[in-house]
Amino acid sequence: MFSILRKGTIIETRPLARKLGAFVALSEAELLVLERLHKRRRTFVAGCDLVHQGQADQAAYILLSGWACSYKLLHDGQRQIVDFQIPGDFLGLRSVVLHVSDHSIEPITDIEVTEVHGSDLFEAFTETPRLATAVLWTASRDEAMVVEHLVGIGRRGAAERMAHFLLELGARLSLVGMGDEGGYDCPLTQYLIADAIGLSAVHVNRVLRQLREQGMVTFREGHVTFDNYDRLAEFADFEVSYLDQIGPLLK
Amino acid sequence: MFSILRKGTIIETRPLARKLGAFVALSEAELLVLERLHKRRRTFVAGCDLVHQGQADQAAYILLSGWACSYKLLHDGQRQIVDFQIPGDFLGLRSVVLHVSDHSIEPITDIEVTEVHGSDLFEAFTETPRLATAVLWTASRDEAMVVEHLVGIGRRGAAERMAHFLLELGARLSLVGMGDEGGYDCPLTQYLIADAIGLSAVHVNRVLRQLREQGMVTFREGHVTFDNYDRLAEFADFEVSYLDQIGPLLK
DNA sequence: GTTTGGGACTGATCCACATCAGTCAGCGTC
DNA sequence: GACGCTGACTGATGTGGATCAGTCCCAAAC
Repeated sequence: MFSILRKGTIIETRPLARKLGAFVALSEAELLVLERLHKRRRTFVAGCDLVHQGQADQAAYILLSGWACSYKLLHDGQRQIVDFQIPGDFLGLRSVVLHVSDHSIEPITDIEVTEVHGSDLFEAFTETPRLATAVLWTASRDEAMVVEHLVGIGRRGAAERMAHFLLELGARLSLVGMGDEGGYDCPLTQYLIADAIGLSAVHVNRVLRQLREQGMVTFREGHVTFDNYDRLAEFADFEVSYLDQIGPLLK
Repeated sequence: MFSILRKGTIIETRPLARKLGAFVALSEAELLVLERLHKRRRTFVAGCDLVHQGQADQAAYILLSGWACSYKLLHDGQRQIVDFQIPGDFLGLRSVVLHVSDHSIEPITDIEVTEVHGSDLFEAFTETPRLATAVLWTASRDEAMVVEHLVGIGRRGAAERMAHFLLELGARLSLVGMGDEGGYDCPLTQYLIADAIGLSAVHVNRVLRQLREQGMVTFREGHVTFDNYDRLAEFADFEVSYLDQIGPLLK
């Protein structure tokens, strides 16, 4: 269950613990509390929603494998994808804290999760307040991503937005060892990307072609290849600082 | 310092305590810890930034009076206002948790705040974990607003977006007693609104005229008047549930 | 072995909103 | 009383991206 890393530090192998550990150096006792949260392992199949908009007192989940997305539906049937989730991310944390879900969550691939009940989470905070700080950190990081997303949709053109989107996803995947500056595997369809960055699927296609023809990125057959990472990052005005928190910042 | 409300419940008079109290019923001891956070009272003049994008280890503030906004600048000089803050809101909470500010904060009017140091906040969490839960709740509520904002910019037309924006602001102000279904005072210029909802100032003007001519809202001389609240809410597809958490939900 | 369906991709057309280039009223200032 | 500034407001023109209406390819279904 645990693996020993350098200098005797005990680091839990689960992706969430790894992520939280980047912010607070969690003690063995705290890791045990965290471990106890991983109660029930469940799997969901692609396309079948875990959480529905408006649902009350839903459990949260920690994503172990696969991709998911959180989205909101408008009354006219349009949808806006708020964010994609990759392994190590919380699903529906906000739903638990606010006691009602303001969004839906759909698995994009088949996924594995562990279920976390709200009550267990709040109890864990009482036992180990530093865990609360760590979870607040995750929530803040998620918020920072949503804010960046907002800026993109509000102020960037379609191509810059796409470039930024692909870069951010790459940076997040790199943090969990699922990608690097060369590229990454990506199960998203052009329709999903369209719903995420506020374009039509048709235009997503055109923009992807444009970026490809300019030799910056290629997205083809489920794989993103950075043909010229630096030029792309320059083009997109991409700033990683809000993502790559490295090393425990709170002793 | 404290005021006694019905049934002997002690409710702190400060707006933050009132907001947090809506989520967790805070004990007297917890309120005292919260009170100790209000260390230094400061004032800032309109237009002079409190926090700059990129600044490290900034303090957070709790807004006591006046209006502020948090925004991000793009390299090409455009800006996107992420949110407006009204009394009772945190300023720069995310900056403290993430140890670096990903956005700037500007007072729109002269403002009064109290400064909160990150270390004090984290200490307070250790002393009273329920306070941590409460702060996580505030952060989640802010995130929900940003998400709603994202959906608006991504998927709603200019008029719906404007209508939704004015309604949300109204709902938030109502919660702190600064507005009702009839309207509210609002110190925002059309330029500020434009930067917030991702339009040009010119178009903001046109959309406001349109909404006025349709008898839904009037925004004139620093005052928003809801001429027909229900029709406006219907038009904007406005859903308050993510804002109006009423009564302590966590015992 | 034909059908069905989903995803990538394209050209033509349309329109919502941006941009440009102003006017006008109010207000502080020297 | 002229000057400058800021915010509200407007008409003309331009454009980025949506929408419509398809094609092509491939894999699964029957």
